[in-house]
Amino acid sequence: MSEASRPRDAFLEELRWRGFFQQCTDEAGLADLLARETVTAYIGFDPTADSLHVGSMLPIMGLVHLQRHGHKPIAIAGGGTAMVGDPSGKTELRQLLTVEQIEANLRGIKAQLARFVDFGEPGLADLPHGPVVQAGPDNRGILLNNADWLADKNYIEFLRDVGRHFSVNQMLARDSVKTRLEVGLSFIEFNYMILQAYDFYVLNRDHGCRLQMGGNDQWGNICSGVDLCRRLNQQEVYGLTFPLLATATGAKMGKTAAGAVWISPERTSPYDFFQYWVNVDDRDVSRFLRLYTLLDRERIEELEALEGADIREAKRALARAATALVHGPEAADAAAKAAVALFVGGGDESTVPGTAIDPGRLAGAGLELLEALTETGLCKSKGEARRLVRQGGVKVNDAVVADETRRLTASDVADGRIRLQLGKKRHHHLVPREAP
RNA sequence: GGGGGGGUUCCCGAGUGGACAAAGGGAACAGACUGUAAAUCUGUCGGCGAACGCCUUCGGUGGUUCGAAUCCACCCCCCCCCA
Repeated sequence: MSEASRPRDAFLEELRWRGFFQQCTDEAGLADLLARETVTAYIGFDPTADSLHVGSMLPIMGLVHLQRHGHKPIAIAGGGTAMVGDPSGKTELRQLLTVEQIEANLRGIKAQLARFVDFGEPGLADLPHGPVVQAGPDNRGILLNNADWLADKNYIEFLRDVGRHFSVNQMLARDSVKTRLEVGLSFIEFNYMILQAYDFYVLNRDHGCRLQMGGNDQWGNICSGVDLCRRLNQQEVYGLTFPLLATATGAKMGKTAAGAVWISPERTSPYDFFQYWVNVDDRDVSRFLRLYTLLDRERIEELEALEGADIREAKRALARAATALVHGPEAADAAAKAAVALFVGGGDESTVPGTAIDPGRLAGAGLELLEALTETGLCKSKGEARRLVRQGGVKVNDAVVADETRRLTASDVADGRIRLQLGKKRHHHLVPREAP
């Protein structure tokens, strides 16, 4: 990319106005570097599950912006470091994963990352739409597993080559360690920052990586890596962190009562994903528009100007854009339509989450409603389902159910489905279908 | 290795022989109010059951007792101090 088309710190500027910028090891130095050349930067992702969730979307978007500005992203799936467990931001010892779990998780995560970043490998992504960024030949992304260079490391050798550059005094002073000192920190976790620093060193050495980004809880680990690169490679490298997000009510980003909001459509349906964004707190809309969509600044500011009930329009735009990023524009449209159908009335409800049931169970006396509610996972137990009914929180085909012994029969089926509603906004369809 | 303090229901945290499915708070859920928001108010918040009730739970395993989250023994785990 030519000098002219790369304003001095367009990337940093975008991170700043969008709210990605928390702190940087050397802002001026990094800005100069970004202006001079195509910079290779990396972010690590923990394969703690087979899918990423909304919480990981922030760093992912960091890579997206990086690549959009012509720089080269590296995503590390931490197959090696996951063996150890990062103590940062955790209050207690993390459960160690087995090698098999980690490998299975890596496969899922890699495919998801490829939805966002162009790794130049067409077969990689499992998404219907392409990566949201199109890269040129010099800034295609790289996807690596740090197990490749960590797994076979010899302990003694590692201690001598890498360990001697670490000061325990300094490690103890890191916030990530300090906060854990009171509740306990195992030696294996204590080592995590060394491994992460080593990642940075390897990436710098082998891929010319000059920047590591991550959540602010990674600051200590990132600084360790910057130091290590300086010592071992005599290279000036940089670190930049994103803020740790909480919602306006103080909850962790991307968590709902039902658990995390996942990127995988199997774990969180596109409809539920869309609803997550529609239901965010008013106070979060502006930040989220900036962080989780690629809408341009002008459009976002327009949406931010909305007040009162009109904020819902901004939420819909947010939901539409975020869902389109993760599940593709078609899925986003379908989810939006389903939402209109359910909350406004009329229209296409086909993407409302549903469960197939054997039509035979609706014959005769039919199926107990309470049972249907637990079987579909809408309620954890029949007790909970019963409670809901007693409180007037259950509707079948838009009619409040007063009778907790209510049974569902074939006569409840309309348009090929029985429509269940819990509370004001949880919708689910029961679809009679022969089991295969 | 020695001494001290702990492990309670989703989380925090009371409870030290029966009235305990276990105070209180938070989270969560439902209802009212609203804008599929927030705040507020009300209710619910282990499982089964229409209900009387029954069953499972207080780190683990045994024991004492008519009866144990509460007492005893051993074990596991965590924190602090000393070595």
